[in-house]
Amino acid sequence: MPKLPHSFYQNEVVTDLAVLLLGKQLFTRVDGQLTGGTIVETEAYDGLMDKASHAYGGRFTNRTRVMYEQGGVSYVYLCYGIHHLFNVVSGVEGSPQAVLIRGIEPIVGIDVMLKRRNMSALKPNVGAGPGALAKSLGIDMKLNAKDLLGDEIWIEDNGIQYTPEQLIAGPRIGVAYAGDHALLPWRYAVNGNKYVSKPHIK
DNA sequence: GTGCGGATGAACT
DNA sequence: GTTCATCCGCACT
Repeated sequence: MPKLPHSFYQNEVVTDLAVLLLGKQLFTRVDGQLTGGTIVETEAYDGLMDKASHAYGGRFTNRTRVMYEQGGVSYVYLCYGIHHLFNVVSGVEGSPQAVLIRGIEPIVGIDVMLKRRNMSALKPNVGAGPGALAKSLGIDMKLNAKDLLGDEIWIEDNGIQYTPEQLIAGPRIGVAYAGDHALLPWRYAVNGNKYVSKPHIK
């Protein structure tokens, strides 16, 4: 099960990387429990240029610092005071790009994920939605700024390959404040997969 | 130090 | 479709 190399994350076209991450498999080992799933939905955030990005205009704070690192580390932050959201930092050092993981199809440790969610049966909302999947995988601030080739959180390429026809793109979610940039079609998903979050594209 | 609001989700009507 | 839980990061004083 090969972990993706650092070179994969240093792709400077963050929208390309967001597409390439679809079909890759995200794993965590938290409290000794292995959980993971196939990535089926992502969003690209293009650092300096992107009004929806936390690092828009070069904003550099304790929170956004990790976005400026070389691609291949995690960026986790708390949203709405409740939900942890997991991003993959990409690009070269000094270029604050990131891909938000919005949906996974559970594969490993499903019983652990259900326990973390207080659920008794596998339903789409175990993996659909950025806050939901983070909770299922045990992701919180302790997993911020981690090397994605470490043994706490990592991504593997297990050979899943989608054709362009299976993928769909649309505007990003929850970024209305970004004005004209809210319309950019930088949300990508596997068309028809039930672990893609709502609202559905098209 | 203070105040505002958000890359959401779940439970409602 | 609407409401609300819940709290830190950030901008500004």
